[in-house]
Amino acid sequence: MVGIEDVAREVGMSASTVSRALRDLPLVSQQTKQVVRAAADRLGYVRSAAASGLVTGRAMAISVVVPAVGLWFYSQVIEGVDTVLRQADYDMALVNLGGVGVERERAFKRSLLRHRGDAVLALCVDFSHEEREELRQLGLPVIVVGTPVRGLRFVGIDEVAAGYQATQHLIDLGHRDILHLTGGAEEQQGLSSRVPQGRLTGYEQALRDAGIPPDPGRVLEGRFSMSASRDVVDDLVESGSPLPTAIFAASDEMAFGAMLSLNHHGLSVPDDISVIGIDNHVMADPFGLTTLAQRPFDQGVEGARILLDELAGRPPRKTSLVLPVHLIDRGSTAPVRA
Amino acid sequence: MVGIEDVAREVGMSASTVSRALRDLPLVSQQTKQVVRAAADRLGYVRSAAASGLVTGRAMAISVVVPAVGLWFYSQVIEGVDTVLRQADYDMALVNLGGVGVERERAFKRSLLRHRGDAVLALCVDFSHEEREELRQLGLPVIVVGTPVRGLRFVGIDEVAAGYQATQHLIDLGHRDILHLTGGAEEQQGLSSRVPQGRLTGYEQALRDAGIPPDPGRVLEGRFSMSASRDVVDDLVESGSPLPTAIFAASDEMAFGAMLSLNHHGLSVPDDISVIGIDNHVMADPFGLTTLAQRPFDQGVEGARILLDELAGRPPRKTSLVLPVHLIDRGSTAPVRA
DNA sequence: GTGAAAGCGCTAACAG
DNA sequence: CTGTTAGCGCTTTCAC
Repeated sequence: MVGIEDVAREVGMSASTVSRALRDLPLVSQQTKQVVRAAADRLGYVRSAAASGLVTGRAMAISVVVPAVGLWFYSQVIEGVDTVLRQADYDMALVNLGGVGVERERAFKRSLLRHRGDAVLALCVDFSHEEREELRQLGLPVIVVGTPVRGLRFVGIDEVAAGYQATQHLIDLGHRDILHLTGGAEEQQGLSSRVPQGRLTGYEQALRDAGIPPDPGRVLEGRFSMSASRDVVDDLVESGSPLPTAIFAASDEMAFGAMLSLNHHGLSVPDDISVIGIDNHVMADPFGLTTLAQRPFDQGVEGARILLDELAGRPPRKTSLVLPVHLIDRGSTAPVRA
Repeated sequence: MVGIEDVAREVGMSASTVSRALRDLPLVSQQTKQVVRAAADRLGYVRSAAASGLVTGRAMAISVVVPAVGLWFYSQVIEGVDTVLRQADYDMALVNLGGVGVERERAFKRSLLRHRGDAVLALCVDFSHEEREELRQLGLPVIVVGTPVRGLRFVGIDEVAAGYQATQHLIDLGHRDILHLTGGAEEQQGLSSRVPQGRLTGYEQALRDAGIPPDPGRVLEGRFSMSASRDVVDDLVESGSPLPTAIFAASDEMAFGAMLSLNHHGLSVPDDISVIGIDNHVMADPFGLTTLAQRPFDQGVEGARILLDELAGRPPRKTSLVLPVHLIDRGSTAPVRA
């Protein structure tokens, strides 16, 4: 292992100077910096994160806590976070929560409390009271991306407004019998249930504002999953009961499931039934799905920026950041048939 | 911050004893261990990764290098890796490569060379000669998951055999005009091109073995993307030229794109055209796609185990690990029509 | 079984 | 502008 002393010896200077030169601090002559950097490169010197972290008290990394990396939304946020971190030369410690229970607890303590990161960016995680308290004690800046969490700042969209707008789009097209595919059972995975709840609330409000009494029977659980959604729509269609003229899915993946089911049963989208989702998933385009687009990548970018700003000593942002959504019409919705 | 000294003071013992007790080393009485642990919990003590890492020389973390987290395959591998790491109480440093060029270089140096992890698990990354050399110098155990890389151990499937088997399945059903959707242009992203190449090779061999001369015109680039695949199949269908009776897509996502295109043009799968993919993507089930299933989760598990074994001082595995694939028939392939 | 002392590789405060 | 001196929080000899 080549340490800072080796570099210092190579250039005939002290370790402090090398340290300063390598970090591009002022108070060091340009020439020295060049010489030092050249020597460091030549010797293949790399600063030990442990050693510098120990003395500075900064890990130069951010802990990103995810319920599961496999979901599209999360991976997008991570990409956004990564972009910002890379620019700032920060690393990323990924903490996969993996459900509730003992495992979750261990995962939580693992990286977070071990000071693997100087700040925490949590994705749609609903921290328990205890966890929140531990975080507070650690004094790490925390931000939640994707869902409001009581007592913590967040970056995300206005879920209620999104649900409202999507539903309103269908109402504007003349639909009055609108099925809603919701999430549900999120708490069981330690996820926040406020996302599906918000979208559902928006859906109901839009209906009421249009003079349409919400029908609980028109709300089905798609569990944020494509297969589950396909299954519930399958059941509905096969039951022979009257079908809605439109479906508002709380996520694109659920909308895909619905579309597959409808197609499979020979029903045309949007001629027979209109479908709208929320997200603008990569596959929304090939599916031709009309959706209320949000940008998880940007949410990750903003969340990371807020954290880094705070770490850089700039005045911390106290409020949450609500990002806009916009409708992308890809033709899966149409005026209701006469 | 509560340090080891605080715990020591609390129990009236030395820091050394506390350190030993907390790590469950022998040479410490059971009673002491219990007392120490209780005190540590009470005070909310957590070991500083930086400090212990500095002295032991181990980061107690693994660096996972991915080209991009957003792809289904990668996220699955990461989940698998995470499971193993969690059990071993290791953390994960995620290194997103993000294309080629300067950015990639920086990302590479960032965590890897900074000793953020004690070993490196790389996903489908084709390291440059230089990078490989730097890794070697660092002396970190390295393993590649998902693709063979010259000079490094890997965990994955036999790509050629998989391509062969998928194609053979179609041949067995009587198909002779089989289109192949391949990847391509991976090098540009710093990805390995050996995955699509291997599958293509297997495809061609199967054809030849069946006495069917491979037709280069029957190989289209789907770029491992659903939309790109939909587009090329759209073009093919709309060109009016004779259609194949079957499609073998080198990934499920490409197969989805093909299915959407065919459906969109009123062609039935499998009545008009059979489709088979490789992966067993989460959406293969709702799509009803027949596929050659691989288990990226298991690949992650195995890769992580190999690394941890080596770190634990067990004899390192020198050879690559080739995992099996198996056919899952969901009805998207059928005998060719007379 | 347990404690005292030394030091991991680096940075920060203070001299010069 | 550069060097010297301490020490970050922990683990690890080496004593006892």
